[in-house]
Amino acid sequence: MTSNRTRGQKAGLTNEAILDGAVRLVDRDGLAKLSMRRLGAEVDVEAMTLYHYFANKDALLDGLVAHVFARATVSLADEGPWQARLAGYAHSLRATLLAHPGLVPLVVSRPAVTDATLRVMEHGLEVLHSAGFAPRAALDLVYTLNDFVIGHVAATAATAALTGQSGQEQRLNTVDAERFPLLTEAAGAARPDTRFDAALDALFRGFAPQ
Amino acid sequence: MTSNRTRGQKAGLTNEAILDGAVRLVDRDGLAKLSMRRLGAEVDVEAMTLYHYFANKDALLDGLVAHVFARATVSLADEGPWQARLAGYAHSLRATLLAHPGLVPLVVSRPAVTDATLRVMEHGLEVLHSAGFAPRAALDLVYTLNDFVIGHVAATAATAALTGQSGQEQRLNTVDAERFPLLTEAAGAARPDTRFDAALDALFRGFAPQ
DNA sequence: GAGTCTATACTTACGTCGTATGAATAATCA
DNA sequence: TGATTATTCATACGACGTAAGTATAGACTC
Repeated sequence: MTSNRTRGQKAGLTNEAILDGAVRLVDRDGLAKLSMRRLGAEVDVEAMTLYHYFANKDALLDGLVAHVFARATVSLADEGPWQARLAGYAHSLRATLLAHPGLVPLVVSRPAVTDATLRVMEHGLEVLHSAGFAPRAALDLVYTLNDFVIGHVAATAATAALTGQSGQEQRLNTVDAERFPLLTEAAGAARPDTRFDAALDALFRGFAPQ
Repeated sequence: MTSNRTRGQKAGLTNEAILDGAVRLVDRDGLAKLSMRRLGAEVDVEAMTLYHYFANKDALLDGLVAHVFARATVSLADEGPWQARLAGYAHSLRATLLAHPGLVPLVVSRPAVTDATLRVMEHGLEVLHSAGFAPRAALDLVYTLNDFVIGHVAATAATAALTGQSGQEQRLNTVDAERFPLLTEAAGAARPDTRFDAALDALFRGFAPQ
């Protein structure tokens, strides 16, 4: 099982390669199985070797969050109405996170204030500025949009992890129709796949200037 | 340090008492320090004794989430405009979660579909139903409201845990004004304590019928 | 009372974790 | 070449979750 590379010899290892391995491992086995030893095995190296690239496991996890965000880098479209541009950003953020549901608990518990996230926020503010938003309203919207996407993804990923299924709706189909009539009715009428967009639309409508 | 109670003797221990101890421990030392051994010490019992009350640590954590939600007198006011009633719910949910920031990572990664949460959702739907909302729009709003509060709290708790401070704004005050001019300007003009309410207002405006 | 049962609590032990420490080798540079 | 540095590995320690088994207190029978 162990590698037969000798000491000191380069494995061609990089931070990126390690983080890629971590993503693979988490996607396959879940966050709980992400140990230094297992990650070492994943990238064909002993556990302690990883400490040459990351100060400790926490730093590695921070790197992992940044790594995922960096991939997402997150396309704010260059033109179009501001609603569509922000919606595109929200969708790409959502897609990035849901592509690796196992990482969601990490992402939501670590404030990723990296250069990349700041750049995206600044870009979002530009979009809103040129659409006539006041600075404060613009920042409020950007924050709210982020918070909503984070919460939405967390809830989705959490229920998905538990049911092995994809929707939140599964749970609602089993509720007692007598005790929760409105819930039952609404669950029947709902199209959960459009809920994210409905929420975005409402948010934008509510935040629109004037 | 160890207790000198003898075997078999009752400690007057209950699930509730254990969960209370867990909340205390997490509030004091953080979620990472919540181990079965430490929790045992907190309630003056050996670690293995806890397994008489909870099947395993995961079950205990689930119980912990339910415990916190149960305390949360998350109640919707009985009268007033629907916006105010839902805002009250959002505020009480937020306050409950932020009262124990260490538990937030747990709460956001475990879907709490308990009887209590379903009841609150049903109640929210009633409020919206009598305000003229269609079933689907009502469910969309309830979900969106929950997701936003969760995300907001997660982001707040995460940054608070990292900085030891209370606001997200701390981070923004140190950004490079040349590279992020709008961010800097908006951070100066922002009143972060009103952001939550601003977001709620926008959400309600955007979701309002017609 | 004596004897039995069961809920409660503890002891010991195993495998896994993060990581401190230090040694070994390959790559690089003087 | 020889010295330095960058990488990798081996060993070890304390903390973790918990399986397995043991001991005691109180309650119930007769």
